[in-house]
Amino acid sequence: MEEFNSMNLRALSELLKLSQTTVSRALNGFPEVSEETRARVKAAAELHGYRPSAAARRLAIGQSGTLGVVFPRERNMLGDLIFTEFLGCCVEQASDMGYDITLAMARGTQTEEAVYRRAVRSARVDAMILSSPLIEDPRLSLLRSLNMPFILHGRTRAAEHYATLDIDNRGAFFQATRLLCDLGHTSIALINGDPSHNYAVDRENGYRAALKAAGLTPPLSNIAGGMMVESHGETEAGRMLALALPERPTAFLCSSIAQALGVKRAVESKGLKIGSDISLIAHDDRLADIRAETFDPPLTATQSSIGAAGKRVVELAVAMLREPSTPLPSEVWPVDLVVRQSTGPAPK
Amino acid sequence: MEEFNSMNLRALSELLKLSQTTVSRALNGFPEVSEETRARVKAAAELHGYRPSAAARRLAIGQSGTLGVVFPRERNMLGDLIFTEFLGCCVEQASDMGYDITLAMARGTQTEEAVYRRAVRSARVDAMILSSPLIEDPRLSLLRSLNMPFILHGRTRAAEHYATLDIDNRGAFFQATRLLCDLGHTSIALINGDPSHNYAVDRENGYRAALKAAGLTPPLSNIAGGMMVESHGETEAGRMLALALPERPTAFLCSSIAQALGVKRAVESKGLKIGSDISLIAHDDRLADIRAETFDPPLTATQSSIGAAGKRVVELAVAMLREPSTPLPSEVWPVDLVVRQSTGPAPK
DNA sequence: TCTTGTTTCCAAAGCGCTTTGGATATCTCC
DNA sequence: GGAGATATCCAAAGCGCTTTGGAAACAAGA
Repeated sequence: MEEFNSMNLRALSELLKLSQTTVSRALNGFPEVSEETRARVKAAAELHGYRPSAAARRLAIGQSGTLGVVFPRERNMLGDLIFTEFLGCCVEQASDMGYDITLAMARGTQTEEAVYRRAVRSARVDAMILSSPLIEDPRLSLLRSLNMPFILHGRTRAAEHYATLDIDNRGAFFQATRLLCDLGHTSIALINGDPSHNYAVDRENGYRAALKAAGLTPPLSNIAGGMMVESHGETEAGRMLALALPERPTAFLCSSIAQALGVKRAVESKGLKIGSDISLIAHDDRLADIRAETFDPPLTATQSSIGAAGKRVVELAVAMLREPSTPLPSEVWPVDLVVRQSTGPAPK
Repeated sequence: MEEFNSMNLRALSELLKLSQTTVSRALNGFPEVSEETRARVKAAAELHGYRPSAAARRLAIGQSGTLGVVFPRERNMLGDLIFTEFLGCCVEQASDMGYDITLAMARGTQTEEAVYRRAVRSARVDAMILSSPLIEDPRLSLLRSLNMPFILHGRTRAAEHYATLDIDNRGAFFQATRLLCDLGHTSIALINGDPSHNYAVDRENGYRAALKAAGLTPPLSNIAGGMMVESHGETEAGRMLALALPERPTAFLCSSIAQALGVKRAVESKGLKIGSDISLIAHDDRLADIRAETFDPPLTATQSSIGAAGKRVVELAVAMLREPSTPLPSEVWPVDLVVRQSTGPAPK
């Protein structure tokens, strides 16, 4: 019951009649110790339930063994859901790699800065994970100036080099828009996410580029940026469907399945049918509870697992810490366009 | 740039020509140091940006200064949203109190147990925060047997004594049901949360008790347990509204506003009106994005801020750690029933 | 036998903080 | 002026781990 308290390195080494050095090295896989001794040490450690004290290890090694994840400042409905999935997978991967995840709250820039400073100064975290950056996110230069390693899930306009993992939002929405153009749609609406975030800008750029390539120019009324929620999709789609014919969209491109649900509602309330009258594509973050496959009709989607990204971000962060000399990682994942039944040729 | 590394207690004390002891005591508010010295020390600490090393402090003091929050095993849509609010407020409060929050992943009992053991053995967290317990939650006795202090947001059937903060779910739903009875409703439906969780059981008990007090017995068809999502509310309400008259409900009681949204949809799709034809009450967790006040019509609700609960849980956890000898805290918050326009007398 | 190298292990010095057990100076009261 | 109380400060011993700089034992080549 109490043994885990008293069973420290010294006690274990005395028990084994070895020095603390040897025991430590045996457990941490150093080559200077014979395999025989190592096995003996490991067996004893297991037997007595020895677990090194995290605090002592941290003090000695100068690293905290924890990653900080910045809790997003604005939180809204299903946008939250995506973050939760991301966070959950970060925690899972971190746990597998022997790291802890602590949350840094971000409310307002001043307090946010104070949080970072505190974390850095007292060495509470070894690296930070940021997600969903703004177009020009001040947090990057702040962390840089504080000498805090960080990795960004997403990208910004910043010229400086930083560690990042992002999906190819532009390419995804380019592909999706091109598909709709190829199907003969000439009025394609974009229901986007928050336009102050970079991913939304990238998506819009991809959308515009594909339209331009097809010789089309989207009317302003066909682009709506806002929250990743059903109601936003519903009101915006409702508004657009009330437009006169040349501008009235025959296809919708959504930044999330939640928005697509709203679009579907608006479409059906007009007596129209998704897949024939109206084509619909959404970005699919592969959340367990909102699936493109079980959408009615099954939803054509650009898909990329946000959970996989969370895991990878942790992997990269840990790799950065272990090999500080290697260049900062920078990955951009391609996004699959999966065609299902929610898209079809433009109605005549 | 680098100063935060070198500015440790010793450097600061040399700078001030004081001993480390005095500096430490001055900063930590011990009475043995004169106010004059304390002011001087604090000023210097501020000036040089001194922040004590968390690792060193943890090692010396034997506490990690972090609380673990157990990430719930099952995660679904808006249930998640509630947890996120809870978590966010935990982080906020913990930050204010100088504590960190780390997340413990909970997937399956075995791995969960391993997570706890690891956390306990290596003293990574000082206490755990559990939320949304099952009716008989095995985690309690597990943490107890590991000697890990914990506090539960919610309650279970367990006889043992443990630290807990809960809202009066039973009382809330008793009140709400009684109001509906007083308004003359005789068929009142309950759209509940996940029945394996204790809060759902408490709510159902309150509902049943109020019905019984009014001389009513709910037909089985009028009770539905499930997820805290709109679609669940919609399908269950739709099913119930299709029943024959004596059983067909004239009032609905929901466990979340999200469910109420679904009920509203089902009600309106039958051409009925909330507030006159059908009365509706929901539990309101006071989330920023889903508000009872802006519901259409404004929603009569049993309300209790889940965020406030998160903050308080952290306060209690810290208090437990600071005063281990005081009896375990156990708070049950009353829940307000706020009457708005979604309830009215039963139609004749 | 002496050197050199290899393997295996160890003593001891930190890491930066808290805390114990005094030491020194200052006040108070007879 | 001395005894006792009080206020103020300090030296040093940990906390439990990692890591440096050898040492001891043994084998092999000169």
